[in-house]
Amino acid sequence: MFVTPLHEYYSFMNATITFAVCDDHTLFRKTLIATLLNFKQLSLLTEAQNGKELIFKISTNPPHIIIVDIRMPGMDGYETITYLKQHFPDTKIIALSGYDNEYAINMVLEKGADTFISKNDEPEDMYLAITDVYEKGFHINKWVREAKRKLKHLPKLTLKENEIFQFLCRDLTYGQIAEQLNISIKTVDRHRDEIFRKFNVNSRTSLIIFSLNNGLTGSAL
Amino acid sequence: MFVTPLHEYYSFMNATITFAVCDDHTLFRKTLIATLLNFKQLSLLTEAQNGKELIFKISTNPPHIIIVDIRMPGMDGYETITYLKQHFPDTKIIALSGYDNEYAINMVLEKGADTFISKNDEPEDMYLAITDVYEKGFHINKWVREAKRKLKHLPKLTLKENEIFQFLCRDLTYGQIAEQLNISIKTVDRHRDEIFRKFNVNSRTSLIIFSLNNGLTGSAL
DNA sequence: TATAAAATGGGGTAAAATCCCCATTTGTGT
DNA sequence: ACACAAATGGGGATTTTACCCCATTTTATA
Repeated sequence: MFVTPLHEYYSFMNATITFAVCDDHTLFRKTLIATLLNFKQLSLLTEAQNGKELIFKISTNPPHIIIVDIRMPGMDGYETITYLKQHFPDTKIIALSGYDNEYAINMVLEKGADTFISKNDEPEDMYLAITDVYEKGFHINKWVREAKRKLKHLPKLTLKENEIFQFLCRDLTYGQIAEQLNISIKTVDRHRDEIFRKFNVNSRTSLIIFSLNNGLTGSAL
Repeated sequence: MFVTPLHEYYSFMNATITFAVCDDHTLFRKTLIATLLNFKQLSLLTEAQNGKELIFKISTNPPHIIIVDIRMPGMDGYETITYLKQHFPDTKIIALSGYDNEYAINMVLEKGADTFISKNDEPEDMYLAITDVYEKGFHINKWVREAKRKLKHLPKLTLKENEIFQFLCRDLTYGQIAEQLNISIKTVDRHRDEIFRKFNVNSRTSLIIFSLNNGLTGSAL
């Protein structure tokens, strides 16, 4: 009688997991990679400074896992993850950020990240996320659990509100925003009112502070 | 005739350099430390998440070198460096930040940092800064050179302007700022006018964006 | 197709911000 | 005593923001 050898059932246990790291901070990226490579199971395929560079480098040979920072100049994490999920549905994505609040985490999960790791986590947490996502296809940690729990209480911006929110975080008057979007100032004002209500702020100043401190815009303004 | 052995002249070459790392992002801090410890000459004395924790930990036994991140919750890099220079004048300080612009770099150098390393630099750059600062007492790199070159062209805020600038970056009306400082709204407005001129902005919105993007406030607002 | 949610925008008001003008006082250094 | 920067603040104007009211049209979706 023929018995399938154990190592075929559990082949992933000894398999090499290939990964890529996308983060603009070289010092962080290189030290993270060096640490991860101490785990013999892991193999670095690519590193990149932003989304554009990453997509170009992995196009012909995507890795199993991609670690993507949210805040990057040029193409930020939100855009990058959206693109990756559409063009490389089999590649697992670990979103990484120093902004570990429910807003940012929910946003990346919505864009298609398979899990989230904070820059406040331990290196072992990152390793666990990698192996977990590779072996099981998902990884639930405190961040993901908390974000999902709070999801129903979180304000949800409509499409137009989100568009105007981005403009509100830049240096434009309502008149200029209205001009850009070819709508009335009154409409901009009406949406602004709703955005203020949802984020519980009462001045543009505090909206911008809130946005920048919570990583709601992946790139600098 | 007695000849002093070379190793006494160059004793620092084999000496152990003790260092501390102060950065709130655990993942970055630990991977950086792991990388630095690969340089056998270096020895970790302490790690901390913010200025307060650092000062407490090194009080009885300061290291040769302290690497301090600018942006930290609680006691930020600016405050920490100011304190360290006053209480541990012999300890060399390497300021570290993701904000590698002339404003932030000049600010930390003014507070007393002995050199500056960007999170966009290579790990080797950090190693070079450490050995340089230890052996020569200073370290000139492209950041420090550029910052000094641009120094004369940079706007310089007066004491009061700087105080009001901090308030402008928070969620307060001019009336509230005036109340806090026990001065007239008109005075606040007058200083604001000068601050706008110096930083070349024309709205509070762009002032806040400018400040947050350039790391001019070491802690979140 | 009924219904709800989203997007549009007009009217009006009060507060806040922006930008000038100007003068006086206070402090620092020569 | 003099010069000069820094800090103070009044007067006055326009623009922008903030916050209500209201109604219509468009879009999604059950």
